[in-house]
Amino acid sequence: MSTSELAAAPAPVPGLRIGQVAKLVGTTPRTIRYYEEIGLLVRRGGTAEREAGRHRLYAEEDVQRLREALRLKTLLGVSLEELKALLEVEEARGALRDEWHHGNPGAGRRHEILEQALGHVDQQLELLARRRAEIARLERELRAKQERIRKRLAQEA
Amino acid sequence: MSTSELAAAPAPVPGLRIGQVAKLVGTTPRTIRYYEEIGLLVRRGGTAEREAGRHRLYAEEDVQRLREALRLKTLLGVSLEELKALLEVEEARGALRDEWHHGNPGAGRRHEILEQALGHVDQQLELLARRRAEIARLERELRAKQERIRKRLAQEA
DNA sequence: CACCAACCTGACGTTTACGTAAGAAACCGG
DNA sequence: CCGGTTTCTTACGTAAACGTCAGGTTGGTG
Repeated sequence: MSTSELAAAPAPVPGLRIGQVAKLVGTTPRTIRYYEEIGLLVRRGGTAEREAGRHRLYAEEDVQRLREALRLKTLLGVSLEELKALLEVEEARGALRDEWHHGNPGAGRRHEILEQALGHVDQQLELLARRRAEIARLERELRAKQERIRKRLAQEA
Repeated sequence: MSTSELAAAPAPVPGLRIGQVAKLVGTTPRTIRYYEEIGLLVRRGGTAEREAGRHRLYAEEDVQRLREALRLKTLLGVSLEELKALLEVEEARGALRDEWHHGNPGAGRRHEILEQALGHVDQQLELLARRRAEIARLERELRAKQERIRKRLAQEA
């Protein structure tokens, strides 16, 4: 199952090394290794699972995942542990997709996993919405403050 | 200048102690003391500056300031050091107001400080706006994801 | 093939943001 | 004045999230 992909993508050469990835996403190699260490990122090493000692290799897809992760982290202000939980949902979706494309999905199970994924996404959206509302409120307050200062300045001149 | 306030507020009895304040804002006494320790909060102790050993006393105003601070911290995801910088702007505004109400503002200086305060508020607003935009974008992406899952589910039935 | 930068694997160090514990002093109700 | 709670100061402890250093390996280049 590794020699033929039956009319899929032409294997986009996973040529990025950890230093490059770090620069691309604006972090450090150490951080990436750390994330891998705590199980936040899946161990990568090219197509296969990498044998100890070899350089880690990443595909564009991996870079994108990492970017997403970092964004979630800073935007939601969650700990790496919580972030891990959030990402595991994504992983589940990924696993599902694999199961999906690779043949027999298992009718009932398919529905179940979809429902679950939907629930988690909903949950994430709720979190985001709440945070956005709080930010908006704070923004309004700041704008009011800004207005007051402006009026004072106008009265000055 | 302490016995008469010339027709000001009737001194709203600053009766809150640290434990009460902590509960009100949803944190712990230790945290409040720590914030004070690193110079993030001004030392309070009633009307005067408190002599060592006495219990700290806070007014409603202080509680409000602390709430603001905590909100800024979690919403902007800044470090306490950065938060301190943000709050020092507020302090400057407070100092200005004191100068203002207590008599001779100093015409030119007034303008200068106002301009500066305005600049800082603008800066904070920019920060918030940027963050809100990022959150909005992430939210859109998640919503798209949600849609995709929903469609899959619909195709199922 | 020789080289040198980039990477690897431990392992220990560091910073931030508090938690926790101890002994003493302050506050409040009776 | 007295006892029980709350707070004070000081100091050490800690979890999270990496930074940094050492000694060895890998991998692309001339």
